[in-house]
Amino acid sequence: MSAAANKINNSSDLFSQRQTGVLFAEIIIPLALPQNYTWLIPFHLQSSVQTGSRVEVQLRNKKYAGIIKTLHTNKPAAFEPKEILNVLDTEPLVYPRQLQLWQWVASYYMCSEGEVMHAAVPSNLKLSSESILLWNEEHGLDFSDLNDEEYLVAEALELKKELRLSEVQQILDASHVYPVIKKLIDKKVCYVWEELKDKYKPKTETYIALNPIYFNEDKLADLLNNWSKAPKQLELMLAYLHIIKSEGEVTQTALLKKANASSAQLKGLIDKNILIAEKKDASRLPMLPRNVSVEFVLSPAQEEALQKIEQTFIDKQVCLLHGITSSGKTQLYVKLIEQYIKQGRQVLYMLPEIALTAQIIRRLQKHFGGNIAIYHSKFNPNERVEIWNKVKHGEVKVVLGARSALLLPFKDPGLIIVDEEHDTSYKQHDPAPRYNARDTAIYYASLFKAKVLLGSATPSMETYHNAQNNKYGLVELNERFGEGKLPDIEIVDLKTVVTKDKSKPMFSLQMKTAIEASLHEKKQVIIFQNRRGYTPYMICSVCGWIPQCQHCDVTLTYHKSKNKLSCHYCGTNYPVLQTCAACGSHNFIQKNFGTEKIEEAIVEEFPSARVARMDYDSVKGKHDHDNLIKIFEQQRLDILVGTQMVVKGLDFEHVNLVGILDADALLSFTDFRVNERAYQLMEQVSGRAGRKDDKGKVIIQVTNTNHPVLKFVQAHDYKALYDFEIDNRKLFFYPPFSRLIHITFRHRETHLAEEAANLLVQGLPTLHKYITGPAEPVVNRVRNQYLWDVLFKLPKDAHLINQCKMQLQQQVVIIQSNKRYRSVDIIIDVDPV
DNA sequence: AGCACGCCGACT
DNA sequence: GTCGGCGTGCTC
Repeated sequence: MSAAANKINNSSDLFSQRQTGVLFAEIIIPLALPQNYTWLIPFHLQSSVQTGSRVEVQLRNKKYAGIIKTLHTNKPAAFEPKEILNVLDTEPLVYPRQLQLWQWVASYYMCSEGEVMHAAVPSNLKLSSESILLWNEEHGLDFSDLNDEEYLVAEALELKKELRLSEVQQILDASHVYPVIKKLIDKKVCYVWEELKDKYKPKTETYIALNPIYFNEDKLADLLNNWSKAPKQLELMLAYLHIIKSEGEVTQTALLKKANASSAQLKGLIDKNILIAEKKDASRLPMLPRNVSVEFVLSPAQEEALQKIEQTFIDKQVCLLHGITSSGKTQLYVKLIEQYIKQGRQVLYMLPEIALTAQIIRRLQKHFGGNIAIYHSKFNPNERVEIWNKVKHGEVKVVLGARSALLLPFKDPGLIIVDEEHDTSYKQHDPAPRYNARDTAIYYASLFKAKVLLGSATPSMETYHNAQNNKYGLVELNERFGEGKLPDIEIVDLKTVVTKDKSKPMFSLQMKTAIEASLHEKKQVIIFQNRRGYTPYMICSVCGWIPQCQHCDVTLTYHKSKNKLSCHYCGTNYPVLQTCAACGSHNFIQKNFGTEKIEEAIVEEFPSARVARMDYDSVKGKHDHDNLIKIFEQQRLDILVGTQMVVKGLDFEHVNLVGILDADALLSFTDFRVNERAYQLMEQVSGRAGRKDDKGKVIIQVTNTNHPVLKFVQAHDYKALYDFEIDNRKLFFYPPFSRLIHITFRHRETHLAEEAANLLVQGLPTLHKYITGPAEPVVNRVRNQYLWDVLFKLPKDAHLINQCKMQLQQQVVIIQSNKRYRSVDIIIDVDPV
């Protein structure tokens, strides 16, 4: 939509109203307000307002930069709108499509549009006001009625005429600033002024240019040949000429560095008017040439997949690319992105985690140079504003980013790639908007008639379901790129392994032999165990009592390094128990094993191997994870023991063995989500084994050897898993697939939060109530004892619940409660769009 | 988000 | 008696 059309939606009507001076705006304020509020546009600002522009408004006694959602002429009946104070933008900050997206996200994920705005707009563009105290000249110099503290502030005010809040805090040592200010206002010593501040500061850089009179070559040669002055200045001149030739422009920093000179020496030349210094706005984003070069050749399998995707996009909006690990999905993406750039459209490439963007960007910059930018929430605010503007103006063609990149003001996106679409990090949990970026991307794309490519080696069930039912296209890529083959998967029956104390064995003979073989070949090994800590649970040998968390009813895990019992659900630590709380005996047995214990056992069993552990406990620091991966990549480690964390990050070249020590912990017959997750984990971990010349091997140790999911993993057969799950769900009258949204009720009293949640559930149509078994322990208690007895028998109540009911035509899937946070979450199952 | 209001326990 | 904690409600 053009700016002009955007400005006046209903032109003749609005135009005449502008003449008579009655124009209103519905404005989005970046707060969690119950709805958008309406302000009056005063006559003198009417020619400059546009939907999507920021305006300065006052709410209560603070000023905010809000965004105009709509302009209209309907005077609100219930209240007298205030006037907007100012228009902050000459061109809109977002396009109407973004406003449409915000509205959808707000209604779909039950939050305010302001909260969506808050998540979308870089903080530097949101500006909120700072209070400034102004000296009241009429008060005079009589301070006799003031106490000591008030006197101090009043004196400073009289002197400086105005004070910032932060300055007052310095005068009064922070703790009780507000009461003093309030008194001063009451006594009419000062009054308060709110000032909106624009926090975005363009970065300036000094550029050096040659005085135009030396553009003539003779004159320049003359100047240089007859150089009798300082040799350093000559060096500077030569450096200048060198840089201008190779780069086209010269910054002061680059010049000084090249000539190894000081700014004083440069100033000499500037004073002589040979060189000219000039300050210009500079971009914080590194400038790269903006050409596109995609020269590699796809394998026949990739080529076929690419063509299938293109065909799918002819009549379908969304396509799932189900490609096994190392099948070269990224290369396909690159080819597709190239096509869309050539059409002049933008592309968004989403990854589930910020850490992954840094690894992929290098590969993409090779092909797309300055057309591509990274964006995620950890960027500093000024950089975010710059990318925001470049995306808005279409200067940036490709954005690589985490979920927040979806909220950028794209002008004309043609393609959104959601890589690793099954990854649950796409779902934002806290704070609002609790959106799933994958699902939101599908809606967003529909606004632009853009295409969505979902890529994964282990798709989520709901995406696969949509592909099976022809809602999405499905393209499969079953070949590893190059010479690589999928690893063989061997399943070892743990029942055949005998141990002295009848506890679960850690390593079977097969596992030990394979590890030795890998070490011998100088290859690397990954050992996977989905349990951190030392001992997953302690049990009293006399009465069978198991220590549990006071808050969560969850079994406590023993951590040897901390020498603490720890709850993995809420994180509380407890001292190690010596005495059984039930029978008073002192004999505890340690059951099972976690990563900590495995690491210890490996050091003992393979003393020559270099071992490290990667789990939540060992990689606490910001860069620990990256460092560990780097060390492992460089083969400075032989064996890596880890939890599911080892699936993240890029490929390891030299791993040829993956061991899954206790697959039983992953498998279930009744809980669908668990099986889906188990398949994903095992498939992804397996994918780490083997590369080009080396097929690689996976050993899965398990007691429950006839669990169907194991067979599917062994055959790398995702379709079989899907069919199995579909049948399973029919058996339990569970809806085939769900997309989840999250509502949290919090209250000091847990039961009140639960009641609120229950009332909401009750408001939903009976046919759509489905409650299933999630993994969280407390849920089982809630589900079994509370839910069925109480939930559906509560007395009806409340217009609030009805309001929610109107908003939701959705289905309840899980109710979980958590004592520690005294909250109840309802996760609601919806089928969007 | 802020900020005012009101309720309840702790204390000069 | 009041000070200050927190829960609740309201903002165009």
